[in-house]
Amino acid sequence: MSGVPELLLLRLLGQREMYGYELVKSIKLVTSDAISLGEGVIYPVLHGLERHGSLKAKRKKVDGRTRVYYSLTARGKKRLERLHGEWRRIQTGITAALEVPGNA
Amino acid sequence: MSGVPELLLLRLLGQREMYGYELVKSIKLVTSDAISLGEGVIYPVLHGLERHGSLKAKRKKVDGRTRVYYSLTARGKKRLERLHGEWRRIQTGITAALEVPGNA
DNA sequence: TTGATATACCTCGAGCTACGAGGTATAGTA
DNA sequence: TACTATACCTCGTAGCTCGAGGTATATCAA
Repeated sequence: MSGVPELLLLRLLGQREMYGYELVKSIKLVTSDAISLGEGVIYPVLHGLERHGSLKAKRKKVDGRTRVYYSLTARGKKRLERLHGEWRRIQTGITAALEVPGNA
Repeated sequence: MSGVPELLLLRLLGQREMYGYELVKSIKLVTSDAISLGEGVIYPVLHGLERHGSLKAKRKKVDGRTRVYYSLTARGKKRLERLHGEWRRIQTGITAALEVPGNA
């Protein structure tokens, strides 16, 4: 049913490369605080996606701190499209169920 | 993040009382096959909601088979509203994240 | 200098959901 | 007789999610 964190990460990284800590803040921002995923969620998912070949990582040194920038691979793009479609399907289904006659 | 099965069950039972097996078929129907929850999901959730006081059960004998009809309690109505609101929040957040400029 | 806050990475373990597989029993139909 | 549909149920696993905790550097205030 889930896989929302993965979808959001792939989506954001489909726009531009970003690093983990940035993604954590970004998700809160774009969703207007509706969705808040901690580092304990983000990093493992990021690593999984990289292992799976959906992301590629690149280490950069900035101001003495190391950042790991991620970007989408071709495989990641495909995965994003698949998950996006799946989300639309589920979302449509639930909306339909929620909007049947019944009460308000 | 989830709780979708619970939401759907509460929603359907908010319209009229139904029994487990019927709910399984109903969910596939209302969501146009987008969401298909097996009995292994439905029954445990139903039992949990009853234990929690959100549903009340009533056994009926029909054609020699026993059906357990469930209906919403006041507590269940409140829970439905809460979950419904939560779903809207999440759904809005994800939609926003998915529709930022970026690519198509 | 010390301490707090922000940045930036990470892992572990527990909790919960969700699911398929399997089990029982009756009724109807081929 | 056997298969399908109805109707209930439970169990174990697998997966996701999450909070808590751990390391390290930079910055700013007390």
